[in-house]
Amino acid sequence: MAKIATTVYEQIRTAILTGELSNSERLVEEDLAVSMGISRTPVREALRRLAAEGLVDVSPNRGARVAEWDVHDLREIFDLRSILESHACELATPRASAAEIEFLENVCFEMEELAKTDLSSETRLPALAARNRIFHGKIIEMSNSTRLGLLIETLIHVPIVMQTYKVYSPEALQRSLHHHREIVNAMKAGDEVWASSVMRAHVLAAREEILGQPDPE
Amino acid sequence: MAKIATTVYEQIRTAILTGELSNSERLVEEDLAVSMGISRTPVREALRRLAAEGLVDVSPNRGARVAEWDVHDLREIFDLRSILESHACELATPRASAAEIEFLENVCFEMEELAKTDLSSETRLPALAARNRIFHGKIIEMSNSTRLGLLIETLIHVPIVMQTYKVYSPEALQRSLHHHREIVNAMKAGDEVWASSVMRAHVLAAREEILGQPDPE
DNA sequence: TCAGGTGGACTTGTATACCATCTCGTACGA
DNA sequence: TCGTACGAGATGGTATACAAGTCCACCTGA
Repeated sequence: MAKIATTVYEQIRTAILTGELSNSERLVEEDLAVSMGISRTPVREALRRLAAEGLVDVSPNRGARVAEWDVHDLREIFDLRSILESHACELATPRASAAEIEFLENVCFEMEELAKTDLSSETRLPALAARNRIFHGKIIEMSNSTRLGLLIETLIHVPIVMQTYKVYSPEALQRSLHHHREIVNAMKAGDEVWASSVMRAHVLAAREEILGQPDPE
Repeated sequence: MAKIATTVYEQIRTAILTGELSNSERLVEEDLAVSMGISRTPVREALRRLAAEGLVDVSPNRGARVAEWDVHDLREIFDLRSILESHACELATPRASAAEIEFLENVCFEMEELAKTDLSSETRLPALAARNRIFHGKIIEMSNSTRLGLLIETLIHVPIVMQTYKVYSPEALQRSLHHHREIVNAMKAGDEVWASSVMRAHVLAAREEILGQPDPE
């Protein structure tokens, strides 16, 4: 049997990421357990893991709640992503094989084709978002730094970051796809400064698209 | 009573960090529980928390072991620290108050005095290491980015990183202290580029001091 | 009427018992 | 002699029972 705790973890996680569980909603161990037909023990373990990732807040003897994020949190996340993902580009560029470059080019092509189609956003946006994750994930994998990957992973799982494309204007989407192409071109040229600079711009542009102008503090 | 699980967590954690538990040593839940006179439940929770932080490795049905790190891991950690801590400097510089600058200068002074003394290393090195952590921690706190702090925290707890000064030569120690002074001076001057550059150099110098020349891969 | 205390319901934290699974050794057969 | 299969012992995972802490509402007394 696959570990129940892991299953529970994934269920709650996706429930949070899809917005099924609203912000700061209470997560009572007993309720979750009976609703899934299991005991509290695996639920506890799942909640602890989610707490370690920052997806839920737990107070001693007071239970767990869905964590909430404000604009300041999101700004922090995008800033850090811009630094870490551009570093991943820097590491990946000198290591990139021809096959890996080709893989990235394929993803670019698929996304460009998707962007041209006129499908309803219900099917187009998830497909774009999925390939976007593949693109970024591949570069992180190519960087060959497990810890860098782990750090970025802990930053990504905030809902709004996962669903970036939902709020993109057509122009922003085009710019994003051009960035992807440019990153691959820079990697093909073996220019890690170029590649990492584009990646940094890419993430920072996403930040502004989502958050608007920098908050005056 | 303070949560038993937390107590257990801290005990195991310090045991690992001080080297009391040797590398890849098995951590049997039952043994730990009876040796502390408690049940397995809080031990389990403590081990999961440590696993989430990367201090122990758990394999399904095979138990938990103290995690081990090789040179490549340490290189990754110092590289990431150099990036993240320099970013902390960049954020902290424009926010630094006069009181905070003075606090950092005090820490510098204390470390310089400690370095002059002839105390046995048993008392001098821990005192230096403690103040070093305070210095770096203060700058991270000043950066006002909780997530940045969390990311750095997850990188720090590898024993050898904690005990940096143990392997320092007198020259390296002097250079390290000079770096600290220079960082504070740069922050006082409000020059975040200068400050972050020194911090980056500071961490990378530590990397080379500890790991020697870059591995040829 | 309001302040403070008290009781109870609810929830988390801990202990224990039970079950599933893995590991490793031994014996049997090819 | 080597390989495989079976089984005993140990270990991790799950469920349930119980203890302890928190929060809220109600009640009492000034």
